[in-house]
Amino acid sequence: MTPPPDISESEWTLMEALWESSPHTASELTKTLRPTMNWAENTVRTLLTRLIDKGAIATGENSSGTRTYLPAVKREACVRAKGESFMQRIFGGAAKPLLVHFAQNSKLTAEEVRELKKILDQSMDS
Amino acid sequence: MTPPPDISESEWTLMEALWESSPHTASELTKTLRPTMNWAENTVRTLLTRLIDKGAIATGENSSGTRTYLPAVKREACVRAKGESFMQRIFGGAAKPLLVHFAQNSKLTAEEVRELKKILDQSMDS
DNA sequence: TCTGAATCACTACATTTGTAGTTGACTGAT
DNA sequence: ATCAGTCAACTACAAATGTAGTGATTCAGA
Repeated sequence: MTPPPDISESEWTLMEALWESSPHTASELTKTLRPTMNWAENTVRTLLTRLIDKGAIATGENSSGTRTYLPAVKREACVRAKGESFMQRIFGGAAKPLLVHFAQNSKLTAEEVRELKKILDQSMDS
Repeated sequence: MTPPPDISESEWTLMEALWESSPHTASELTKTLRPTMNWAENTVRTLLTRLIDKGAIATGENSSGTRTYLPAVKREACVRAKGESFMQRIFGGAAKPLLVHFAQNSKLTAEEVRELKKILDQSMDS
């Protein structure tokens, strides 16, 4: 696959909105994000345009002929890319130190610990 | 504590070098990083200056009166900050999904799994 | 049919980041 | 004392990012 494009922080906010529900028009997205970001509609449009340029989203039209936007890349792939890059930069690419770090710096419930252990078992070489 | 300053990607490379061994002069750092980054000495100097502005490093002098640089913030604190911000942006601030993600996307050895489980146990509320 | 609101396409502009170059002062080796 | 190599201070400059504003077009109502 083509590696997912580089998505900036603000852009990511929009992507999350679209991953959660799409397609949507620019004004719909603006309204959706208003509570959290309070962006001008033009800001949203600019970000959308940039995301199109990067190939992260695609466009369509709704019944009234207004342009709509939807993700062109899967969230999971983008998260993997971001995670990969983060792990690379901060932990020299090694998963264990990363996992140790977050395990130590988080307060987890017994239940969560149980689940995580199970997943760890499955993530072994074998 | 003052939260550690925002350290960019290139800057982080320098910080790592200093965290690993310091103090050092600009030219020493340049030489150290040459194999990996191949930066001009001026590039290193610019980054060092910016890091000083950000309060991430401090300066001293070596015996020959040349300026030396050393970290002013602890690596652990910076890693925590980066991790915190990453977890926030990508995983909505929740540790479990993050841990699940990296556990699933990494091939760990049985030994590593064992260690991680132990750490998980200790990271519980209790 | 004229008008105001919505939509688009462009343009704008300050910051941050990556990556140096230029210039002047200083210093140790002839 | 002089000259070459360091070092430090400043300046440079493009790309990416955050955050909009402006102007043209269009469409739905009064």
